[in-house]
Amino acid sequence: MDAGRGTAEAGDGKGTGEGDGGAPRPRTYGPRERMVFSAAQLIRRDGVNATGMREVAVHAGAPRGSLQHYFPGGKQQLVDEAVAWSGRYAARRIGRFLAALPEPSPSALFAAMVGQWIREYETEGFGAGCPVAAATVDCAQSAESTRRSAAGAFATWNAPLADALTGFGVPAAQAPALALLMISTLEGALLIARAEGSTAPLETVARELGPLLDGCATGRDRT
Amino acid sequence: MDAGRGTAEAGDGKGTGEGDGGAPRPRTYGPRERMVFSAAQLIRRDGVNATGMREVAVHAGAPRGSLQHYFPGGKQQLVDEAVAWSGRYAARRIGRFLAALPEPSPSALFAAMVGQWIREYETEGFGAGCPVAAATVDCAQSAESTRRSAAGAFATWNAPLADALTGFGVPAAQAPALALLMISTLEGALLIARAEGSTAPLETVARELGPLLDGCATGRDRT
DNA sequence: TGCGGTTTATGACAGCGGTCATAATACTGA
DNA sequence: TCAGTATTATGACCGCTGTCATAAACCGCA
Repeated sequence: MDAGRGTAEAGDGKGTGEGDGGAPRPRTYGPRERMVFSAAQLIRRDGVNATGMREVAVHAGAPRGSLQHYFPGGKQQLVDEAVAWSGRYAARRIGRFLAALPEPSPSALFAAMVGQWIREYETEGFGAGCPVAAATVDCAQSAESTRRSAAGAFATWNAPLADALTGFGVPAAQAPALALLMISTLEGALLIARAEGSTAPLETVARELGPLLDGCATGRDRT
Repeated sequence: MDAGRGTAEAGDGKGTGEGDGGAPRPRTYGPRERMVFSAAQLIRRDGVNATGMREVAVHAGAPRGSLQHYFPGGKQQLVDEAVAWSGRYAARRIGRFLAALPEPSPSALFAAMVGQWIREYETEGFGAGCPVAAATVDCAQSAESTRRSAAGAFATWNAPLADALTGFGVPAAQAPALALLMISTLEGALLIARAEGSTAPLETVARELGPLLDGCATGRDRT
């Protein structure tokens, strides 16, 4: 899922430790948005409970006083919004993957999704995982609203994926299930890759699951 | 994966004394073991950072003073051992599933693994997930030893699964990869199921991935 | 210029976290 | 019985957390 990073649209961001004043901070985003963005970044690195509000403000280059102003619901609101934002981000990225596929197929799309993570891990290390997964692990039991937010994020992520699969010839009735399978497998492989500090699990699941996915696309309906 | 249930005295049965009709006399575990066990339970429920040492002692019915005595390495040591224990537990359970399969096949084994979670969620609610996943999310970045412990747990879990797959006719070269795919998918579906508060994701991945796994067992190729 | 709102600044607080220091107790073995 | 170790019992400490209360600064607008 990723919380987005650098690139053209996110601008500022990473490097929590080095909050140095080196890079000019494009003010294209307001403090509120930056705090949500930073929260997602920190959550996916350290988990929800290890991410402090003050830390979020610092990371976002936002004044601490803005926290209670923009998020009167406290930390829970901030976390919920960060999770929802991450879901939207992942969904948007599906569209971008789709547009960039040389030849459309379920396995190619899955490879693109996994490949994005492989590239991130190779270039930036295994410091961060999926923020929605982190929020689920940390809050599913303790914060009902966050749990719901995570469920919404997964659904938001699933929808465009399922649409893409139907476009590949997967029966409409099966597409959402297959999309869920892809997301599940990616999330799990992400976890294991982070634990092992290796991209091998990601590469493995892409290699193993990809052909099986394609089998569903050409199975009976596609012509 | 699961960390067993009930309070500290439950143990995990380990086959003896539970089904053999003898007196069920719960074998009593020492405070140390109970604390590791309780730590796993609490971690999988609230995550690592939200689980306090004092809380672990209380849950285990163990004296607080024993914490620093048995775990001079502090919380990190306790967490590491809880994670390692969980890995061993999951591995042991593969053997039990295998022995109980009516007709051996990859899909049946996967269904058993998933089914265990479905049953737990149906009877005890969605309060808890996989402790190894929780530890990975919370500690992969901050605690190197815990990250390694989680990697070890996944490996410990993978080994008997891969062995079982080769027993089902999966080529030995592919078995570990397929085992990884199964674990990844299960972990991811677990996450989503918890977020949604529904067992549907678990049922879905079992239904979708199962047949694909069997396709690999029939001596079919993988290129 | 003054006013009303949005936004930011600061400080305090109450609580809990892990960890340490120290002492008391229980138990084993001679 | 006693010595010595293993275990348990407390209490304190310091740092950090989320949250609140309050006031200052800012800014568009008359």
